[in-house]
Amino acid sequence: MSTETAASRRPTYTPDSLLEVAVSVFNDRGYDGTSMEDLARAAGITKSSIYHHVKGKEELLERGVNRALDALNGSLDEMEALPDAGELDRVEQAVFRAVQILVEELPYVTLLLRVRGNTEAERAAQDRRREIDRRLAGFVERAAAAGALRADVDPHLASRLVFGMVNSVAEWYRPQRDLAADDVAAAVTQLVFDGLRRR
Amino acid sequence: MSTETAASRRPTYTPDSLLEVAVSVFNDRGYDGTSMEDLARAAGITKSSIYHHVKGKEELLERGVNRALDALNGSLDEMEALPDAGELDRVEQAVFRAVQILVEELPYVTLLLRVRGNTEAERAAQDRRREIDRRLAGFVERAAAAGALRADVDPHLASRLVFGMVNSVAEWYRPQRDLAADDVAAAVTQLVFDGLRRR
DNA sequence: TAGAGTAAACCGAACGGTCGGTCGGTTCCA
DNA sequence: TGGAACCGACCGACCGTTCGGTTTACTCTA
Repeated sequence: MSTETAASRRPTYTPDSLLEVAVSVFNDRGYDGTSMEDLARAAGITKSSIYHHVKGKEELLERGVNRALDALNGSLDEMEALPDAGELDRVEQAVFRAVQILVEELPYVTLLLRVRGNTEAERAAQDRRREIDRRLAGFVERAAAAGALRADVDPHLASRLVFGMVNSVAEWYRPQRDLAADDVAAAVTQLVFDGLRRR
Repeated sequence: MSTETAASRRPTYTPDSLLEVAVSVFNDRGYDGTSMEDLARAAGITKSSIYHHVKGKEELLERGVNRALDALNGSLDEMEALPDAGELDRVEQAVFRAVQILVEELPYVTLLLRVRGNTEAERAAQDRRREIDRRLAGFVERAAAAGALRADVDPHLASRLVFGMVNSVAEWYRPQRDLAADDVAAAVTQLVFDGLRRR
């Protein structure tokens, strides 16, 4: 809007377009396994040019994970605005939306899910992620308290397992090759609520 | 058995006991994020002493992931020896056993699940893992072909999701703090086959 | 419209530091 | 006394980052 000139013909980098390249390489080789030289090669510019756009390697990680965290938090806000009546509906919505966002923001969520706690930025991301997990677990617990879920599985454990399944989609999903996001989201939701067994 | 002397009083390292320390640090900081100095500090010996026990950093990774792969392959062999009649039983067994092994060999399986493809050893591990995933998917497909599973979810997708849930246990399970392995395995199996919904 | 001026985008070379790994020993115990 | 276990010093390579400078695209002015 401001930095890029009117003609969009020029293939120059903005912090955001560089981020896209960087996150892709991070997901390929792992953050620690990626050198600035790797990033430069993938972007088609030199190592030093990267520093014209961002402060350093860690800023790229921070921007990447925050994009995922913001998207996830946003959808949780919507979910909490839902009427208090349908506690089971809310969990179903949460599962479905979680898959949708994971697919929509696949590279960024993938990066987030793999963060270790080696630097301050990574620990901050882990903290924000834990808060999200806590809010999701809250939905499951409220549904359990309302008697909408089976009683023989601990809600906290169930929440971990369900969103573990959701997050595992990031390990294999490829936009072109695989089903549409909503089809995967539907399959996950069906499996989570009604199981694999034939009825 | 052979390398360690009779008196077990001496806290000297064998390749295996060193591996245990190394894998723990790998899981903490990530393989690429772990320096030999980190390993030395955690083991209480110097960097150079590590090379008395193993050839290098990559051998530690290789030994670690192979321990997990061998355990998983072993249980798959048992599973394939089961009678051809109970196709649904076989899948149920596979899920249950997968959780058991994941917990039994937690650090090694965790390491395996996080392997990227940066070196030859890592790519070899990924190949062996993919073969395991293929065998597991085969069980699910056979059960689906036998009409034991719901027909509205693709068996291949179902397999990915189910074992995605299984593997996600490695992200949070801590032996002391959490339920016994069999209890987690039972919860996963129940969720996978009968779902979260109250009946 | 030629040309001066400007700022973004980019580059090559080099920095101090850390990496995985090697080497020539010393210690310790059977 | 011999070998297993270990150590301190060191190596070349590579790491993330910095620096001084060049190129490029565009605007302003005479």
